[in-house]
Amino acid sequence: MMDETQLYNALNKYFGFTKFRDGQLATVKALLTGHNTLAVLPTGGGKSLLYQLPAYLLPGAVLVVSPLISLMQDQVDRLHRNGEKRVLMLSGRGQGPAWQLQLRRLAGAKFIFASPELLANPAVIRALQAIRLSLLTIDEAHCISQWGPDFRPEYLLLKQLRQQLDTPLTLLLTATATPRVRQDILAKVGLAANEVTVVRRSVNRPNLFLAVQELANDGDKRAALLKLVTRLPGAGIIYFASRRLATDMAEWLRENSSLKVAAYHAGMSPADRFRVQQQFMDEQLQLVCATSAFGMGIDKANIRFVVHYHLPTNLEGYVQEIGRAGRDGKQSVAVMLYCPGDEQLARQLTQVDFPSAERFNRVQAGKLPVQALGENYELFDFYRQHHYQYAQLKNIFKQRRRQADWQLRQVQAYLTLTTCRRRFILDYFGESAIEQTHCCDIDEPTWLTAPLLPLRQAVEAAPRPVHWDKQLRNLLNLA
DNA sequence: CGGTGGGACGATAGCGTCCCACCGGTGCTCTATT
Repeated sequence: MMDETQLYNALNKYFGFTKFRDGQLATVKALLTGHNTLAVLPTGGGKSLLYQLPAYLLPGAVLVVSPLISLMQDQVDRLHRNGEKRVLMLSGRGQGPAWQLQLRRLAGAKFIFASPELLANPAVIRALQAIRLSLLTIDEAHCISQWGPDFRPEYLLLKQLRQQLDTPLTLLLTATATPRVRQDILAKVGLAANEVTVVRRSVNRPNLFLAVQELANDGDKRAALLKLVTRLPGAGIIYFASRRLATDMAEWLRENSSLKVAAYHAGMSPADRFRVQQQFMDEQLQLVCATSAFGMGIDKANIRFVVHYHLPTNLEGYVQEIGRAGRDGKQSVAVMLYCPGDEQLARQLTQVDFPSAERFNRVQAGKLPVQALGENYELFDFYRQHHYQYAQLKNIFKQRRRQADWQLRQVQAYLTLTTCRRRFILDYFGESAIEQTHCCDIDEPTWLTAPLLPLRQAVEAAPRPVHWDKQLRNLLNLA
């Protein structure tokens, strides 16, 4: 085992840093002494170093499992920029002969990136069995617990994969996980609690002010949103639970303010999505009206506020979404807008995934086609292919329904709190309360009128709205 | 799942009832042919 001095030397040699950030040293030490590790560390805390430094100090390759191609691409680019050439990204875009070539190149790779879906491919598994693997890293590990059972079932095969790869040393990375989710991640990877070292830092973001505004109806909610985004300075994200509304509201905000606004959701072309993300990063856009598709991998330091126009379906997701504000450590705000009836949409979204027992029985009896199980019948097919019986399946779906229901009730409880919101969230994540200033609207109800943040108008020289038609008419000398 | 909006129909003038279609988020894959 190397001592700390050697670790600092390695840190300097491979990354040019002289200090570890909070949680990094503990994680790397645990791994290098052969302990499987679950690292729950805030985003922006330098998570890639947690597998990259061990990769350089261990003999074999590191396999990184990632939920999004864009995240993998990002990591690959960074490694390349750092001068590392032994990087291989296995992705479905390789075709025919290129595939075989990629698999043959595995032996020369230090860093291998792949999606869970690809890692379910027998040819890929065989190729991985043939090389020396020193570390299995699962990035955004909460996806195993949440996306896996919901719509990406191949996540549930990672447990099997780990066995097939002869149980390599394993690193699980995530930014937010409740005690329940942490337990579930381990169970789904097939690790017992005593086989894992947990390195965990608080999810609390002291510079993030928490607020809820209850409005009587949708018109009032729009007005409240407009007031918020024209007052709060800097860049912001507004989350919606529907693509159509995200698009419509982006247009409405453009018409009713001088702000630069764009929509973002998974129904847009990859090119448009990329462009919006880039423009937001480059300060060419002030607001993004987005669905939950926007966020993972967005590493913009100076987002000043996150507004939820609709309820999130659970607080895990909420904390991740608001955690995108204030990465630079400066005062930022998270506001949830609510009007009666809003919980309907959230409830519907969670329930489509998990058909009721009654519906299930009708499908089983052949009275309804498999497709009647919803958009999600692919999930159903997956379970069937993996020899699950109807009874087991019904049970899995029933449990997930109950869990989703409970999670939404916690969101509703958060909305209607009369006690500190931060305390509620920290309690949800299994942490104890923290006393701090600029905490939430319960302690500081005047936050918007006695502003917590400088007003947008005071910060930005208000750009005049451009009326192209008028300018054009002037130019052409038309009346 | 469960709510909403529109069209058809019926019975007898201004409208009630029923039914059906539609909607609502997150992403991977290498499927085939022109």
